[in-house]
Amino acid sequence: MELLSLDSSPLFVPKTITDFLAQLAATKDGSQRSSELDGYVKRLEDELRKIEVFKRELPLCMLLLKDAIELLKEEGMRWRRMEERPVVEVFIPLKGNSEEDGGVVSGKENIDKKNWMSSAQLWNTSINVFDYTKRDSVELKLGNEEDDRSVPENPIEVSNNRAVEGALLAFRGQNELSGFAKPCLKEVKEVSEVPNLCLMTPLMSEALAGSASANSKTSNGCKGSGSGSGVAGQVKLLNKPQPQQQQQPLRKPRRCWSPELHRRFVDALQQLGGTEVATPKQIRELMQVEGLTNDEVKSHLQKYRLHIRKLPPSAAAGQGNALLMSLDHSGDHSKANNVQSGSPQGPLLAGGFAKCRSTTGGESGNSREAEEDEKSDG
DNA sequence: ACGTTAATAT
DNA sequence: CATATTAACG
Repeated sequence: MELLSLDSSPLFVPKTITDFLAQLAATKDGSQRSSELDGYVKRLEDELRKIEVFKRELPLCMLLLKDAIELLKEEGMRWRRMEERPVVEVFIPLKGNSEEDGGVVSGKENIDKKNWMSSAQLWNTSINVFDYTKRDSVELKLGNEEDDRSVPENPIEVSNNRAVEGALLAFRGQNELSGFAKPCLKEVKEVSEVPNLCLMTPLMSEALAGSASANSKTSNGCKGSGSGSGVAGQVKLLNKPQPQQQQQPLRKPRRCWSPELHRRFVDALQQLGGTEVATPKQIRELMQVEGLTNDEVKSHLQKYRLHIRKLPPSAAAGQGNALLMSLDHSGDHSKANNVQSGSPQGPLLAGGFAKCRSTTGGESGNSREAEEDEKSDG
């Protein structure tokens, strides 16, 4: 009785579609029915909008919601058609018990109606959160086979997709790690065994920020650095909601050197005979990470060199002297010749340098594990 | 192409 | 401050 109407509007109790339809069927008043339906659809649409950002991670949710919305819409049409037997006037507003104006109905109700009438298309068209996807696809054409986007089961190839994939892992990966390589996805290993070099780009967070309704705290996967960024971001948003938009050229998402990626880098480095003799191009080719550019490697190498020159004492203590090696490289520029013969120091240093994971010195006393362990990275 | 440096962004 | 990217110079 009254209970029904009471519980439906003031405090919303989620119902299954079935229950809702049953309730709807029990509702005699046409206008009330339509408003209930309207409300329900609205909620669905709201939620759909909320998870739009995560549509890659929650494809099924998206599907279900869309499905439900469409179903309800059809149901609404059916009711309406049923109610207005005289089929002639198609545009009669459903609420028209009182019928303000026939033709030019102006008012929220009309708008509402239009709204739920066209809800389904709204989702497909009007949601433009993903301007980025365009960019993705543009950049993706480097190594793309089909589009992986539709296959969330196996989202993490190697690093084919510059942007999107890391989202799943974005939520756990923000710990400060000592030194150089702050891994984007620190605990990837635990999460999935797939060697995962995906770039956790700020795209995700940008998308989040862009979609207004986002919770804003998830932050990016690379380094949340929790405190500052979120606030700053919000402030920025408040100050200038719109101004920048597309600017000139959209910036390339910054490469995040995940532990895996860095490990490859180091491996390549050691195969090439050390930091000082390895050249960006060679490194990049050895790493076999598609999408990786010379410049990125170069930049990384630069930083790498700086760091190992800065704090060699600890690493050099054990064995020979990485310093010597790096210093006496004056004469011999034998580049891609041998790996082991000359100096294992480079690798050693390298190992120490990027002791991101594996809890430094846990099981593997060997700083350099398998050399030719170039795994199957397709 | 390679190594640096500086400017800039995150 | 640390990390990344980019442009520019040698």
